[in-house]
Amino acid sequence: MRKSRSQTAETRARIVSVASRVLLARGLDSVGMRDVMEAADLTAGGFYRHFSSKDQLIEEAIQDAFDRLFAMFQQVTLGQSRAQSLERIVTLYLEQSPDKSRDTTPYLCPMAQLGSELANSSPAIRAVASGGHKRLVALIAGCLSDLPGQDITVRANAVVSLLVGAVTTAKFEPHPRTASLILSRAKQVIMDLP
Amino acid sequence: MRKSRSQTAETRARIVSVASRVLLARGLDSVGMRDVMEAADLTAGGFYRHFSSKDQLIEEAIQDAFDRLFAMFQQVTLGQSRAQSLERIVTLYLEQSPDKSRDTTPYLCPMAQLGSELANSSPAIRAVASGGHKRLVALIAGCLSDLPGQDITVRANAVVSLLVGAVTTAKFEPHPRTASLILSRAKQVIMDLP
DNA sequence: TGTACATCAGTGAACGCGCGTTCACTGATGTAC
DNA sequence: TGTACATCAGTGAACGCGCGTTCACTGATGTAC
Repeated sequence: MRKSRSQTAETRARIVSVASRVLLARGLDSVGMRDVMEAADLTAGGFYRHFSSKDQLIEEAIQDAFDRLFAMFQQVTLGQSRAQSLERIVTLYLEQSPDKSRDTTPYLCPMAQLGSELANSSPAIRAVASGGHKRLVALIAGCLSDLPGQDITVRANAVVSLLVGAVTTAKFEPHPRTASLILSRAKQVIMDLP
Repeated sequence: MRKSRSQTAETRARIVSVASRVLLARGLDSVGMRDVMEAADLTAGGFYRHFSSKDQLIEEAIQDAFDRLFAMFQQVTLGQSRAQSLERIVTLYLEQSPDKSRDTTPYLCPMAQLGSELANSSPAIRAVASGGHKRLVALIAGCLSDLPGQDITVRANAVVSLLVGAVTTAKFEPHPRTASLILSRAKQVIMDLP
């Protein structure tokens, strides 16, 4: 049953990629190793040939999700002005939505999807989340114009909080119309910021 | 062992109150029935004399947390102007912080503390969360001034998202200085909103 | 008001279940000569 | 280059554990006469 080096690497990457989608869409505690491995067309036992624990997988899955998120941002802002970039990033961020049945979800932000679960996780996981947060603040800051008396970092920080909070609250809202109002109002206020 | 009517009612209320603090501070999945009952000086089996399931307890615990949160807001805004009320509500909200060792936490917002876990919960739980969200938006809206061309509801919605997002992201941030910067920047932007 | 009985709040052991993880095993891949 | 052996990716059953929930039991409280 032994696989070649390249197949082994491909399998490992596939587990991380699948885990990233499933864990973000359904939550860290609700998803078991068997779920992840099955979704990657493997059986439970094989997991520990690649990772030392579930926590290590979560760590890499979250990093992977951030990387996919920022790749989307880069793709969508290529050759755009700062104002246009901000508008596209905000729109894309607010459109993230997990597909719980199939694993089709292209991108999800760990902060918005896992929010509260991150705070109760291991230091390594929190460090990855913190890194992603910092990266998003920096990306947003680069899109803001330099106004006198208006610190860019302060506004960038608030924009990220607003984005995370809007997606978080829209996610539990039972009424779809209300949920999408939360998102559109967040966008409206961000685009009107001084 | 049977208890009097009033003692029974007191026990039930104590379970909800204790559960509200423990569940919000440590997360819905991380806290077991034994944890809750032990914290209420009871043993596991007695739980089902008062509630039909863990989900029902969670539902009431979240409602209780919202009620405590709004009681704090009312207390702190008594006789204040709208602008002063907004400042106090925002400050109080951003200062919420779970005490994971003891159950001393006076108030915690379910949206910020449980965020992502709410989305994967039962419809009844999501309905309670949605009600709390609506209530907070209305409270904030009442503190905003009526500017031309600036819809109050839009701004109130964004303020709530900003508050929830700021507390959510500050919670997983490993570096305390960074965490408190996230909170103070959120406050700064809210108070400067048009 | 006093007595006899039914009720039921709370106990603590037990149940079944799914979890993360381990392990003996298989057989294709990698390595050494 | 061909052969013999060691390695190890992946399987699937099994492990121990803690979970939510159930249950027989106890004894004080509530009810009926």
